[in-house]
Amino acid sequence: MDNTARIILHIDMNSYFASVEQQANPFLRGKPIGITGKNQERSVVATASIEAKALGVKTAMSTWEAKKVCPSIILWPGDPEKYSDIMHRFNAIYESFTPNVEPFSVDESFLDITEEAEDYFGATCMAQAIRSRLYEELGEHITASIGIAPNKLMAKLACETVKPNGLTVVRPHEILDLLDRSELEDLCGIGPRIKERLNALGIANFKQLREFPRENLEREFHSYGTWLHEAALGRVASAPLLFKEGLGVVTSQQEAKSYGHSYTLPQNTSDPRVLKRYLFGLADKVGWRMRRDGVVARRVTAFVRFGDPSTSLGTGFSSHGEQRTFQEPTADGMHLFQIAWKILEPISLVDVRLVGLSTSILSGDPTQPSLFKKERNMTSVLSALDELQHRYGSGIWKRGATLQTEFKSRSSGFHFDHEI
DNA sequence: TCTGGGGTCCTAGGACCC
DNA sequence: TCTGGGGTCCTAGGACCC
Repeated sequence: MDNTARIILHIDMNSYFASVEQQANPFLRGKPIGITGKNQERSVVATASIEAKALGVKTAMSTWEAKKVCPSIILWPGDPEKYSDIMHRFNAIYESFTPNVEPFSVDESFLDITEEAEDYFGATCMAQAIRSRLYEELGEHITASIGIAPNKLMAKLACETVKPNGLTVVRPHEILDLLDRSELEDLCGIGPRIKERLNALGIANFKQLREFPRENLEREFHSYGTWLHEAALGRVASAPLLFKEGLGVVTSQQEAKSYGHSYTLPQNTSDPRVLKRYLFGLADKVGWRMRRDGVVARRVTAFVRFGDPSTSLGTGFSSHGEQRTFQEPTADGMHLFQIAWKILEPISLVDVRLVGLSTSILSGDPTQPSLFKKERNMTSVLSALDELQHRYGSGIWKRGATLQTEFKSRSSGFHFDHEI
């Protein structure tokens, strides 16, 4: 199939996290709500309901600011596992229409319906049918916006113009018009920094971007300049960043390239014991997900964010992170923690706000039993705990060392406060 | 009293090997 | 004895997405 003749759907759930909670809880329906992280006082609004958006609440606004803008807002802690489960349900619905489904994020997917729809009229009918199925199977409060265009980038941009709960079609000859009605930063791939640098070159819209000499763009942005030039023409033949495969959708299951968790502490701390405890908890969560997926890692990155009110000057928190690469891959929370702590320990851990850990350079776990008896026993304990976690959900067990209790140093098995 | 938490990809310099 | 180039790995940092 010729790439220029494709028909791509981009489906984006409206105020997704908030809609899921409103569907599940009638009390929240019709009200301004904001889905947040765990420590609400130090969190941001991950998703605002349609009602909250109407009252001025924006995504990524701090909860403090959201309450100021909208005193009646109901802040509600998010449940990422639930949102991920429901994502699988709506992707299953899409797959009943076409096998060519590419999940893009927890609430967005691309569908290539070139074969199934035949033309844009057929595509519009299919989009309506998909929305009916979503309504039937997920409920009336979880709605979607749909953009239809000849490639993924333009389908996504088209979708942005009809939020919430809209449907729009952009045919090949309408692409330049769509771009010229859009702002630079509406395009997926142009963020605040790129926009700023384009503005500095005298480029304020897509018409100017299109007419700017390609070589000059490439001198400034390297390969990204090529992409910007193509994007301004409505083409994405060789996109370096988000649309690596160009125009078509990628149906093969994308394997994760990294696993990470981070946590903003309830209060800033300079106490290494507190940081160790949280870091160990994060390492266990990461390790569990890796073992669940049957992968091991050869790199660990550990990072902290500092509270530093005196140096931030309103421009953000400073942070520090380092990585270590090693030869023996692992998915054991204890190992991950030990490596991460070796990274963080030498740093001056004063007034720390957030601690985080991630793993990368992943490969399949050969699941060969260890030669060493002690390690082999530990593997079987981990397997048993993993089985518990799989059956009863994350959080069913925790290491004694991660609990804030005076007995922690006596908990058997893990001599946490001693040499590691 | 004030910014979460999960990811992806690209660039560039240094070390090291052939 | 001097010097070049290619390839890979490692680390740090920056930009983007939701």
